[in-house]
Amino acid sequence: MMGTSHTLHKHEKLSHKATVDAIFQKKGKSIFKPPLLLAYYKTDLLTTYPCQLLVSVGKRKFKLAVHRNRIKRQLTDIYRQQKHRIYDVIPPDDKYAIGILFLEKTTPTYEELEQHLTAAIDELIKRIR
RNA sequence: GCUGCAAAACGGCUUAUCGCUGUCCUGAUUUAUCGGGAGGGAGGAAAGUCCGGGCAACAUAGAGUAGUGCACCUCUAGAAACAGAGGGUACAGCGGCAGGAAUGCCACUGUAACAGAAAGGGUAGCAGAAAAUAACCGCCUCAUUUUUUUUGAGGUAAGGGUGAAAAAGUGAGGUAAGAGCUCACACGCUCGGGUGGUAACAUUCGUUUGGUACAAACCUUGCACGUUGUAAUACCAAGUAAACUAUAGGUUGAGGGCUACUCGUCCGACUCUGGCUUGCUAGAGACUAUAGAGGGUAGGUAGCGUAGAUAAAUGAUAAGCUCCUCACCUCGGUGAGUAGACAGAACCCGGCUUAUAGUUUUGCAUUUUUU
Repeated sequence: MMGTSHTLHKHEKLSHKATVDAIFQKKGKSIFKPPLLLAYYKTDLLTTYPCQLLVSVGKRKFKLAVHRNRIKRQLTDIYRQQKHRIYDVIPPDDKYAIGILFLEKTTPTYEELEQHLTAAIDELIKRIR
């Protein structure tokens, strides 16, 4: 079962422009856990995976690409280690697009990110059920 | 040894676990997915995009014009350049020397878009009479007036005042008063020569002449230059119509080339094509009617690399080692923190500029200690 794998395949990343717009503009719902905003949207996706992920750190919050890249990498890594919890919950026929935004201006530690993202994922699981 | 300056080099490493992105090999099958293995995977600036080149497309296009860039000299490397090194000139600053002073000379540092203002026009705020064909005050002559005064006509750029700048300085002659009006000596400019230097230039002699400043304003001179950038561009797929397919209709002869001429033959009337105009050639599209097919979105491959994608990989965690920082005492250990700065490739290469904790080496300078 691929859900138990800790790998993060290329097809698990969200790259479809219209879907990205849909998450953040109209139909998407969001969970706000202070530095993080987790938005999700139930839709059809051209993938065999239950979810596709988008991570974003605003250019206005962090001016340097180095800092943005680091936060995005850390968030992606945390999601990778916890995604099986979401996959277990989602019904077989449903697909979800997930977007994670980082909204603070100060550089976080790995522990803080892990704590908040875990809480957000818990909330998401609760809502899906 | 400390500190400062300049130049150059470096800009953590190892292991484990879990991951990411290309490449190669390989095993399954549902043929586009899942596995296995090997090996590669950010910088000195990857940044700014300030220059140059490769590469690509635009018609490999002539002439003219517009436009753009560069502008002291020599050498070096280079494909080339706003590259590097050394030098010259001008200006500014600090210091030293000479001098009563003005100022001159010397050394160092910095700055310079460093050809032309004697081709032309233009501009020069405020102040001032006047800012480039100078007359406000002053000085002088003449007329008016009895005289002083006043008024008028003229001469005068020596003096005053204004200003960033007021028309070649000093002395003598000269004059009604003055003036390069004349002369001498300095200054500068033009032209020509001598000496030194590869040269810019320096110095010197003769000659001509007297010119406010401004050219990163117009302009002039010399030299060079096509334009657009990888979001270029090519191919495939797709295609909403001025596109495609099928059928029917429609095909002129102004003019021109070849030629001594005729015959002949070829091009050919409109529109479009790399800033503008124009000559020439080349390329593209003729036109009309009817019918058919085609629909709401998906891109892919090449370009493209012994890192390399297309929401864009190069990461996370743990342990250790050194580097560094802090504390303690012994002057070398112990303990703690632990990689600490600037910063992340998107076509490639060279130069420049900017950011940068810390370490090492070399040179110079100052200061201290010892011999």
